[in-house]
Amino acid sequence: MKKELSSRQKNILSFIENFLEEHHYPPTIRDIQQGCKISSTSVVDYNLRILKEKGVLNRAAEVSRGIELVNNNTEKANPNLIEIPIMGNIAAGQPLHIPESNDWTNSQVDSVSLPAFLTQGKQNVFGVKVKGESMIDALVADGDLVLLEPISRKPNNGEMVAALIKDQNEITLKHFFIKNGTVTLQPANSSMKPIEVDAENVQVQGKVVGVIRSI
Amino acid sequence: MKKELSSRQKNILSFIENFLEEHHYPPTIRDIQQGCKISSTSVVDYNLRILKEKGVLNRAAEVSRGIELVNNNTEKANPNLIEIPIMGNIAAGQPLHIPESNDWTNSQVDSVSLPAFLTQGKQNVFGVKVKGESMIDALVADGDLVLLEPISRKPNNGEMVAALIKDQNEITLKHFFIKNGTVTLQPANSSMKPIEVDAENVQVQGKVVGVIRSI
DNA sequence: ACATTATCAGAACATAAGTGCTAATTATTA
DNA sequence: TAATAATTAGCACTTATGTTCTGATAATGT
Repeated sequence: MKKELSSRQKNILSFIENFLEEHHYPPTIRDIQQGCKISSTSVVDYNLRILKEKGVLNRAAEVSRGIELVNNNTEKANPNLIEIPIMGNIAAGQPLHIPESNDWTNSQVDSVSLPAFLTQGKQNVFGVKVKGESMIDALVADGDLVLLEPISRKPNNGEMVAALIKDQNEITLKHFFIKNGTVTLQPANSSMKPIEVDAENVQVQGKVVGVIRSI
Repeated sequence: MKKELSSRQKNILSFIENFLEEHHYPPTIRDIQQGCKISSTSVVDYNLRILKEKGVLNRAAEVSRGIELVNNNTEKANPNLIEIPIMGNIAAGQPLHIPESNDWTNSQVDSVSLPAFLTQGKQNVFGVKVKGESMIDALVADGDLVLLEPISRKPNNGEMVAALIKDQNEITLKHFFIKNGTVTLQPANSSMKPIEVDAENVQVQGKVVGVIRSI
C-alpha cells in the first residue's frame, strides 16, 4: 500500500475540511461525491476506507456523517497557536537554564500561547523573562519576554544569540560574529560598541527568535 | 414565549455539547431522544425548533445531524485570541494614520491574531509596523510591530505614547510627562536625554501597549 | 505478457433519520 | 373556570445515507 495519499484522497480530505469549516457537521458520502465530482458513492466509500486505514480520519459505521478528522482534533483547537514554555528569568549575572528535550514538565514555570508566525516554524522555542536593565543595548527592556531557540551548532554570523561570557559569568543578547577564534558580540543598537572575547570564553545558550513586550 | 430555556431544552443543549465533545459530529434527533430520555422524536424536533428560534443553534433542513451550535462556533474558535489590524507603518517623518471607529475595512492592510494577555483587555488596539531605526531609544527596532491603543484624553504621566511633534513633523515613542504646559518626552533607555516641548506642539496618537519583535 | 493489486462504476438494498399529522396533556393567562 | 398556548406522545411517511455486490479499468510488479 502506498504511504502517500493519492490525489483523489487529498482532494477528498480537503473537501471534508472545507465542508467542516462551512457547515459545522461532516459531509455525507454523497456530499463528497458531488463536491469532488466522483462517479459513484462506492468510490467515495472505498477511499474513505483507505483514509481511515492511513489514520487520517475515523469513521463510525452505519452513522450518517460519521466522519471525524483525527489531525484536526488537536490542531483545530488552535490552528496557528504554539504553546511556549516560560523557563524562568534571564538576567545579567544569572545562569540561564536551557530546557532539555523532554523536561518541560520539570522546570516549566508557566507557558503562553503565541501565534505561530512569531516563531516561524522553529521547534522547541522557549521563553525567558528579562529581569533588569542589562540588555537595553539589545533593545530589550526589563520585563520583556525573549523567545529563544535552543542551538547546538555554532550560530551563523550575524544571528542574535543569548551568550554567556564565562569568565564574567554574564549573559547578554547580542549579534554573534566569529572569526579566527575571536567572537564579536555586536549590540543591536548600532551606536554602541561591540565586545570581543575569545571563542572559548563564550557559550551560546540559544538563538533569539523574538521579543515580546507588554506594557 | 419564554425568554429562558426550559429544563428540557437546557438538557438537550448540554447533551448536544457533550455529544460533540465525544464524537466530532452532531447527534441525530433519535440520539437526543435516547440521551435525554424523551418519549418521541417529534418532541425533540419541537424543542430543537424552539432552540433555533431562540438563536441557540441552527438547523439545516432535511439534513441528518444538521445541528450547529451558534454560541460555540464563535467562542470556541479563539478562546483567548484577539484579532488586531495592522494599520500600516510608523516612521520618524511620516504621519500616522489612526483608525476611526469603524474603518478597519478601509485602511486595514493586514491583521494578526494575538493572545489576549498582550493587550490586557484594552479595546481597539491596533498595530503599526516600525520602519527605520529612529525609535531605537524607545527600545524599538526596525521591523518591530508596535501595539497602540487609541487615546482620546491626555495620557497619564509616565505612560508610553506615540507622540507627534508637530513643528518637526516627527513621530516618536516616549514616556509622556506633562507639567505646566510643558511636555517631557523621556526615552525608555534611561541613559538618553529627554525632550521638552510645548504641550501645544505635541499630539498624542496612541498609547503603547506592547511591542513584538520577530527575528 | 501475466499476475496482482489498487481504483473506479453502477446499481440495488437496508436502514438511519428528518418530517408531518393528530391527539393528549400540561402550563399560562384572562 | 374557561380559554389559550405550550409541551408531550405516538405513529406513519419519505428521504437521506451508509453498505454491499459484481464487474470493469488502471496501475504495478515479476
